[in-house]
Amino acid sequence: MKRQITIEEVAKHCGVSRATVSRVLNKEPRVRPSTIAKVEKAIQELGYNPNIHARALSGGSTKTIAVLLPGTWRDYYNPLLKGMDEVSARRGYYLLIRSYNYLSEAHRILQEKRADGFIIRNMDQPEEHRKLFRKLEQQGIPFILIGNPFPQYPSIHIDNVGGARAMAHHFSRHGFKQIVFLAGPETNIDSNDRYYGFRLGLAECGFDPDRVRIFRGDYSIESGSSLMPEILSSGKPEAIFAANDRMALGILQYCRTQGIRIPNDLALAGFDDTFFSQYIHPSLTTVRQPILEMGSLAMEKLIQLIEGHPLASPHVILPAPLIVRESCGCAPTQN
Amino acid sequence: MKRQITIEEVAKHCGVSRATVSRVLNKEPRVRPSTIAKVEKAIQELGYNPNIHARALSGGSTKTIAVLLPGTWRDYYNPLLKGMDEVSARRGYYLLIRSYNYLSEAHRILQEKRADGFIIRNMDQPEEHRKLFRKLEQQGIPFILIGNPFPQYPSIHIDNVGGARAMAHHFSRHGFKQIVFLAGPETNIDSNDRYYGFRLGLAECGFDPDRVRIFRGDYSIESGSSLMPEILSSGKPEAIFAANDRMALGILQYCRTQGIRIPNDLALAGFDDTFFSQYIHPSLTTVRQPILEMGSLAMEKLIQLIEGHPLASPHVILPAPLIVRESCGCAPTQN
DNA sequence: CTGAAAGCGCTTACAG
DNA sequence: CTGAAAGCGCTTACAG
Repeated sequence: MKRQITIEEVAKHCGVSRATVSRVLNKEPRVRPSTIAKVEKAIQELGYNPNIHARALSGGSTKTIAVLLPGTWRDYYNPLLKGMDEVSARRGYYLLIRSYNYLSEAHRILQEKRADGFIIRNMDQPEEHRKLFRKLEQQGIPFILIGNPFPQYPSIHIDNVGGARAMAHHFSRHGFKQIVFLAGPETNIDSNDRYYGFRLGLAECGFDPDRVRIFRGDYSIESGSSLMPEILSSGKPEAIFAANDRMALGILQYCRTQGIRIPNDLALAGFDDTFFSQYIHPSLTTVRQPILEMGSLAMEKLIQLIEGHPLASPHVILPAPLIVRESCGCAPTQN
Repeated sequence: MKRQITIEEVAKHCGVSRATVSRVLNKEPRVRPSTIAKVEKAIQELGYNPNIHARALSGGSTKTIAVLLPGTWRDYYNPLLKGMDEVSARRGYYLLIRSYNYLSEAHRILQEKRADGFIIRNMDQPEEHRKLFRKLEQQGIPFILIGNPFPQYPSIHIDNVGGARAMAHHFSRHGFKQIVFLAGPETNIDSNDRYYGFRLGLAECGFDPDRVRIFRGDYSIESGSSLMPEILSSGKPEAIFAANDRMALGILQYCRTQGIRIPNDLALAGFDDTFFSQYIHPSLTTVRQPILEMGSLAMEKLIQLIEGHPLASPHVILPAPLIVRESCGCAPTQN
């Protein structure tokens, strides 16, 4: 068990006090340049790194960001974490992640003083979340929401309405009349926004949105497949817009087993542009969520808050572009 | 900024000393049961959580595990992290993850005393890794490797040889004679082990392994597609075994554009059983990596080490079962 | 611009 | 079985 190099040794090594080393470490303004140089040299030579716990205990920062990801691990956590990892590493922060039991764990992380700030992918249980947010606010710990925005707290989300609206315009150019919207869970704000945007876009093109038939899945691949008999028996649709790519994939699977050709017999579109969407056959027309960018932006905004700079615009809405591929009946294109 | 409840207040609340509260907290043996009850009641009532930094600074544990994931974020990090998250949460540990610049960051995490132990997904750069391992060893910080094993350090990996061997047996049952193995990067131990196991299995079935033609990709989807012209022009194969599913997917994409029907004109198999493998068409025959289990096992073993219990078997090899689907020419089956 | 000293909230020998 | 006290390695008023 090798002993750690401490601030004391650095101080001795270059003939200053611990206080001065600490000031250099924290880039405080009132230190003489020559002293800074001396101290930095000693830090280099000794290979010193401050003990994070001593720093945190005496009122300094932990240089740790807690990331809370609800429920099941989803595919998109991957690019989301990648974005956060890169930005945090470059800014000298570490990532503490938790998914399992994330709400109660959040309280513990807070009490144990483990993080300088939180990034929270919030979904259901708005009341439980609100409690947490209030507590964070009281303790002066900054946080950023990803997903469902609360008007009073900073957030990053995507333009669900705009993306679905663009899909409606695209459907309209195809001239589809018999249209089905396959929604996600009833309480899911994303799904509701997509439905809203879809209707909006259709109306703009002179199509009565009430003619869209709506069915409700649960975002799973399974629910896409299993709802198909019901959807088909309600009248043959020309086109289905699923509120996410997974359900669209389920539909595709079902159609394959039934000999229904996509896009010839039925046009199909999803939402998300998940990893697999460009690789399935036919490739899926969808709306892209810029997940990685959400991750890096959330991290950047949070660090900005932690370091004392207020946000110019507390709510960032990222564009969600339409990605046209084969499943809607358009010609195959590259990516 | 609400003040934190400290051990002092808990001690006062139930009329004992800080030392005693600390002992209850750390489940030390020599405390009277009635005292334990009293202290625990106080902890409950006050909603006390120990300040992790004070604990760590005074020689206690950080209850944090550092997870190092090399290079690019891969699909399988998702189930891997899920497994780690669940186990660590249940055992009261937190996860510090880092991918970007993970080797130098590892040294910093160590110096800053951020973690009680490390889980390292090691791949290339064995010498750089060895340095890190030695340093960890010197400081008495336990760690577990996932992937390439070093004989002297505990590790979790999968039975690449056995999985590929089972695939060879399956190919042999199909009676394939013109066989191609599409390898991964030259330095990749997984790929080499799979090649070794494949040859072994073929030999066991009386097929001369030297008749297998080998090509080398880089594990990317792209490399699967782009190598196909070369593979095909070298003599028409009956079956291709790709060292991972992504390259198999690339092959599939290429064949689709060229009108080569899988499995009718060409049989195909991969390795990994990634998320998409069961959903592409035809569904992919492959070997499953039990990733989630690797994550949870690694975490369990590491916590065991941290808490002072030596491992009975330092090297765990998880089985990698053959998953037969459509792409090899077998009848479609459920998952 | 710099130093001496108090203090952050725990754990852990040392006594008893 | 329990307590008084030292100490972990930093930061931060307070002086100068």
